[in-house]
Amino acid sequence: MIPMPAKKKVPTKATAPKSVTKPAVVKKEKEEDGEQKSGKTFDLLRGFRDILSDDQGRWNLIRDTVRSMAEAYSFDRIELPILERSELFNRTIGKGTDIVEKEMYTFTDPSNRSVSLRPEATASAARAYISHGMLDRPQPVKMWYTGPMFRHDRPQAGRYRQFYQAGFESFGVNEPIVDAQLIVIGYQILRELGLDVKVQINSIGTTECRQAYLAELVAYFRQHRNKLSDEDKRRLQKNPLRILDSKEEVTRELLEGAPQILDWLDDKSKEHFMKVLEFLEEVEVPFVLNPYLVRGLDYYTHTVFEFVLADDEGAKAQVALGGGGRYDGLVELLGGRPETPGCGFALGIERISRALEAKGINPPERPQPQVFFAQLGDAARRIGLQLFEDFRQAKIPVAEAFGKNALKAQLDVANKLGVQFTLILGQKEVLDETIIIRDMESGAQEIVDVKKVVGLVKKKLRHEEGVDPIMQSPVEVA
RNA sequence: GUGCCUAUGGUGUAACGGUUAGCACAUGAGUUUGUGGUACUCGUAGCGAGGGUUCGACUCCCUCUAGGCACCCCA
Repeated sequence: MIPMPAKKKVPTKATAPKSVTKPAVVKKEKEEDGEQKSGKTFDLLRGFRDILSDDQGRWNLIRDTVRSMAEAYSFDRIELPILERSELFNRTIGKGTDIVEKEMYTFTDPSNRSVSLRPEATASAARAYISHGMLDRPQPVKMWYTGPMFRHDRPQAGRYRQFYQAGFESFGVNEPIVDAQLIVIGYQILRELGLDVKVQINSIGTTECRQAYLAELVAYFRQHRNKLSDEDKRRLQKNPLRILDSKEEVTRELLEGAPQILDWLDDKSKEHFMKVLEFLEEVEVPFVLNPYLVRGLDYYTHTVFEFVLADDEGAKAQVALGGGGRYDGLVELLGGRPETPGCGFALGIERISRALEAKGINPPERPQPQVFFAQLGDAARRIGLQLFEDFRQAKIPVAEAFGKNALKAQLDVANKLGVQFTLILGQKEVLDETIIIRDMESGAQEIVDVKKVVGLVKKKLRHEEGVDPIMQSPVEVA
């Protein structure tokens, strides 16, 4: 960088002709362009945010846990595109759902095609299953993914327009044990993270028995139509299943006398569901049968479930940390082989991170350096640059403060960082090919051969810690 | 998408229809030459944006934007 002169006042040209109208015109044009005025900072789009290092420790923890669980259960990683044809989501999630109707980022791309930012990834996973002929692989085909999803919803705590999910999908097998295993995986991920969760579970059967049930449910509420709120009347019209999780007092009372979906399941569905529950009991996953649990996507069949914080259970506004279910019609709906079963779930990373934060779980983003490098003069900097590389290869993180020149200021930073050792390299040391190792706690210094410093520091660190903390591999990002 | 609440330097905050908008933390430079934790000095940096009411607005009103909460919905 070329050093810039300190702020200088630009001499005002007294003779400069005053132009009153011109700047105003320029400004106007800019505004019409929809650009932010120069000099103004850019605001984030509503519901979008930067995830800073404060959160990265938790995010890493979550991603690492997800990844190791995925590997332990032999799920294969899949990267799915963020943009898909709109039709993919319209067909699967359902045209009448809020997600498709008002929350999707849908636009026409330059080739005049309607595309959408994915609001979730299950549909994409099913699409991938079909388009790569995965039905010719041994079933089930198990995959997992993580990445951003987009929904134009009104932002709220734990709810953003760009949010991250980690999901697991299993295609090709309709055994209840598949459902159970997925639930176990989700449950164990959350548990391993230190969260006390319960599984809310229900079965909504096949499309056929659900239709029969819905007719009955609507008929029941029709009798009490005058007691219902406008909102619930609307639901009765549009999506009667949703009336089950109405928060309206009257409706909740009415629900007690309402027909229950479990009574309308056909024998096979019932048996499937009972087996899932039995498996869960067997592995001691705490679950609550919630006959009012329905989920917002049309493709679900049979088992549906959500992971809810246990201490949230009584709370009115309990947020699910994740949820999922079986979707036996999904592959067929997308033109794949008829009757291909599938089951999966997704976890909301922000919500989990929030829950961890509430519990005071906040691991550091990366191991804090125990060594600081202080430099004096250009010659020292040149050698220092190489030294950093030597330490890096020895897997010892080293901090610095290149913005400071005074040794005093550098030691100040070292102190604030809480490092154990500071390496001091000045002009004198450069000439002697030595370097000073300063023990920050005792203040003791020794002058050592610069060529041996890496080994010496390594030894010292080992000695201090007993175990070797620096050999830990850096935290992997999923 | 609906309703309610909120908005002051990077962070947390104070005040007032008229003051150089105060404080703390953080940050930068320094308290003589190459040695940290304390102390001191000085500096950088703010009324979310745009309109109105008013002699005068950070303060009152409106709109927008953003955040929070509830609803809707959902991860």
